[in-house]
Amino acid sequence: MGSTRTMSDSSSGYDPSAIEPKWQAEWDDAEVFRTPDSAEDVEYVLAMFPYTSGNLHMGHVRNYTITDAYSRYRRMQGEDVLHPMGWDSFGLPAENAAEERDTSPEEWTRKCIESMKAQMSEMGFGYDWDREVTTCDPEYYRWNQWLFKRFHEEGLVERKGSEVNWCPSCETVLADEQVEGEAELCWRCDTPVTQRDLDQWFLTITDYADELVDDIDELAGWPESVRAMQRDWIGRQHGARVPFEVEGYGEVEIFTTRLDTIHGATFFAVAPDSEIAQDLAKEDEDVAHFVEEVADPDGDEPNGVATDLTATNPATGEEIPVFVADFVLSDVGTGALMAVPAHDERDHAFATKKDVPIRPVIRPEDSEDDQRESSGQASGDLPDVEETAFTEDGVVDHSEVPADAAGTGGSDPADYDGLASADARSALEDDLPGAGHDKQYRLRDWGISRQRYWGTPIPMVHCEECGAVPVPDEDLPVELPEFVQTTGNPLDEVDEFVQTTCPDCGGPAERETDTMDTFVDSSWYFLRYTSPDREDAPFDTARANDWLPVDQYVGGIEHAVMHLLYARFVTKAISDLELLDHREPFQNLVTQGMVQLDGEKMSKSKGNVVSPQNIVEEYGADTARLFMMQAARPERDFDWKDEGVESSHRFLTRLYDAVEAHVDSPPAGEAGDVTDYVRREIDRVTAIADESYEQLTFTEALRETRELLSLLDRYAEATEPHAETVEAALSTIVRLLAPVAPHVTEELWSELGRADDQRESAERASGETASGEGFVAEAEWPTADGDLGRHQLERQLVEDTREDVRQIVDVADIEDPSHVEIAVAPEWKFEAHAIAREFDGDNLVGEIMSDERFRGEDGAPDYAKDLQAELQTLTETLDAATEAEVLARARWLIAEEFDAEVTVRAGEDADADLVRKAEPGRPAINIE
RNA sequence: GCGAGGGUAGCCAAGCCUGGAAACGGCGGCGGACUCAAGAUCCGCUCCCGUAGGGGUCCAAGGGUUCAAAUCCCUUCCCUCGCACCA
Repeated sequence: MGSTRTMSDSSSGYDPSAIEPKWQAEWDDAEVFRTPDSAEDVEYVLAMFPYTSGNLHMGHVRNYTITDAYSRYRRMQGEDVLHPMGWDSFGLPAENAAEERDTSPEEWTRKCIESMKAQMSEMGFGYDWDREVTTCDPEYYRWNQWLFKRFHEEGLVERKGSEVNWCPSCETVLADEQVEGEAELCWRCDTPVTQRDLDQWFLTITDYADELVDDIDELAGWPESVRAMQRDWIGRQHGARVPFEVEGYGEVEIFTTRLDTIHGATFFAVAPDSEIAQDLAKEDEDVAHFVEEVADPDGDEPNGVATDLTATNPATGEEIPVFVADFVLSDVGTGALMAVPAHDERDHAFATKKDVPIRPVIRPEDSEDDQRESSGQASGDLPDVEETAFTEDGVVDHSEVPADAAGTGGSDPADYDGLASADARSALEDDLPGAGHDKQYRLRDWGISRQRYWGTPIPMVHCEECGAVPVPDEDLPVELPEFVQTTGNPLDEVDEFVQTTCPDCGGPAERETDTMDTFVDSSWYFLRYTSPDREDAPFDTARANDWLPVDQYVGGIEHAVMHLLYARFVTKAISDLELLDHREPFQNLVTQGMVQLDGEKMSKSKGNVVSPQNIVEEYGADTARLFMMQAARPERDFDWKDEGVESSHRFLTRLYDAVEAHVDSPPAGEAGDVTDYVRREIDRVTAIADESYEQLTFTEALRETRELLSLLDRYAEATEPHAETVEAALSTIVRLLAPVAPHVTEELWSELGRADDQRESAERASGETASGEGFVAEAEWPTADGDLGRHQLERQLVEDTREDVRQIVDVADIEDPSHVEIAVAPEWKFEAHAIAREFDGDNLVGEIMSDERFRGEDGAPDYAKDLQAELQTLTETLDAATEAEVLARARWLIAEEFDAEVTVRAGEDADADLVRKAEPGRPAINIE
């Protein structure tokens, strides 16, 4: 930050460093943010809890300001709000830090929590700290273990030996979700991931794959991008499973999504690590060479080798060659596939390379638009697949399937001719022997074993006699032993931990030394907040049923797949344990955008980090919060700008000074037109601000409070203001701003209260909420008189009229206007306008002129013709009397601006020549 | 390649769902008020033309629907993110 502190006017008494700690302590003492267990139907507002790195960065501050502002808003509306916070406190970085600093992960983590908690308090975030949840506490992680056991009982836990992702730097395995990009880098440390074969514990999330993908449709409160990412990740595909007879190997099943193309399947392929390929490699040198030397599953080119085998295409009865090919992956589908070069790009490339026949069996769908287009192929013909495959759905056409291929496969290929692809698929599924509908998923089971110390011990014991045996519930939690420095997994080094007895047979046994992926911790923490102290259950079912789902969840997009998918899965699994009625944890989700500097992500390595602590010291937490909420709506990225921060700070200073000045020496003016205008404006601002908070956008609300404060300046310039009106305006601004800038508004609220007390209560406008009663954090949210649409019409009329006056003065080059006369259109024009808006016949002029209300009016036929011409474009207007009132209230604005006398007349009272030009929404103007 | 989200005046950015104002707001720029002056604050202007509120052109490009399009539909181009030899 700059070294010159010119921001705060030295004459201002606004001193965040004094105000902010004071109110933080007051809130604390008064337990403003506590949510009693007895609260019903709470509004659950939640930010993703932080990993305990020791420092809040700007991303955190933004995230937590959003939920804090929203929950404060809800609280002011009288809702019971649950806004808890906790610590995602297990994980490898704590072990690394412990190593570097010669301490233990536990000690390090506790320090981090302490420091982050202090930083959160400094920011003024209002959390119910009675509900704090810390995942590295045995009181928390025992429930990870307990849930693991319940899942185990339900068959949701498996121990599988498998090839797993291994990060050599973190010395642990990673879930598929934690390996990023084509380069396969560790999500934490960007080290290239290698493969290892290990026995691992898995949660069978795939059991819920269908429900997880189907329920995405119901998550209407989630961003489309996150929903799409989850769908992609689960990657469900509908298709068919079909057995092919392979000589010597019996039936080998393939999976295909394009069963309609089966008559064009001209070869068969198996993965290099398939049983068949491994088997053949023993005999066949070519195959062995390919499998050992050539096969490159990561390469771009499809490679393969012919075998001596053939497979029988069950649709045509043909014998087709079998290849071992590296583009066939053993963990996708069944690890074997039928290849249709005519209708699949990759199969086409391979067939061309290996000189396998390419036979089209699908033609483009007949459609009038298509007739001559689509690369010159007339519809009704099979596509030219010499150069490239035709991969779209179309219509089955078996005219090129050799006649002699038919017969052995059962039905006649011609039977399917003319069917649309989708229909052919279901028909073939029914007809082909052994075939059936099948689904495939990209989603794999969730490997949760980590060979690290700082995590939840997996509550299993390995007994030579009994195998893997769960630790009995009464022995939970299995607590972590003291940390030892070592390479590899520290738990393996602690004999007292490892050596145990088998719960089943009592014989010697060894504890499982793997700990759980930390995503297990965060997959249910939002449930624990409902009853963090329960010692007999992970959470209180009745309360969780009442309080869940989370109404508004806010966090980073980086959790779009992992955390959010795991949490959804665990919620469903817990629901099936009958511990919870809900099956989805988060109703509305906002993924907040990044805080950037010059369009770049802030990062330590780039050295472009703006530290929240510095900003708080320099400007105060309120300024930082206000700037962030004002700069952009939550889901968008935005640039950190010093100018913007300063501008926010100046605004708070001005507001502070305005309130102080008002309280010290209230103005003594009487109410009048100007006052009426200001009063109306208070309602308008309130209506707009409320909408903005409701939509969680904030920006409009904050802008309106700025404008209202400016208006008070103009008010004071125009006339001696009416004290209560000024106070109402200030009270409104303070309350509308309170969710975002809670400290300064708290201070000002109590100042306004002081002013209120000085006055006789009888003087107070009736129905007005008294300022300064209690905390602004608990004050009543302002409500607007009149609906938003009406307010906007009024504001529009004033803006348009002022604009017109300016234009006339400018265009007509009027030197020094002395008198501005404004004439509202006469009553009858408003009536005619209203008729026209409703009118749906042909002859509006006739309709109007036959109405005797208009017959005698000056200019009625012309106006009727005008209306007829604009018939379609007429929008709602105010009525004549309201228009006159609104303009009368706004008169002073024009008078101030041009230093001229301004009169506003109803149409009936104004000069006839002038009034002729007036229309509803557009008064006539004469300037002299 | 597939999927999602975008492209709005010098810059940032609202509006688009629910069609009807040259298009909110901020920054920057210009002019004015206040001031000894600077800063802060306030007012106005900031696509082009215009001596009474007018006219022209405009929301990536092109087409379409409509009385009317930044807004709805189609095509193309560009950007960002996610997935990707997935059968």
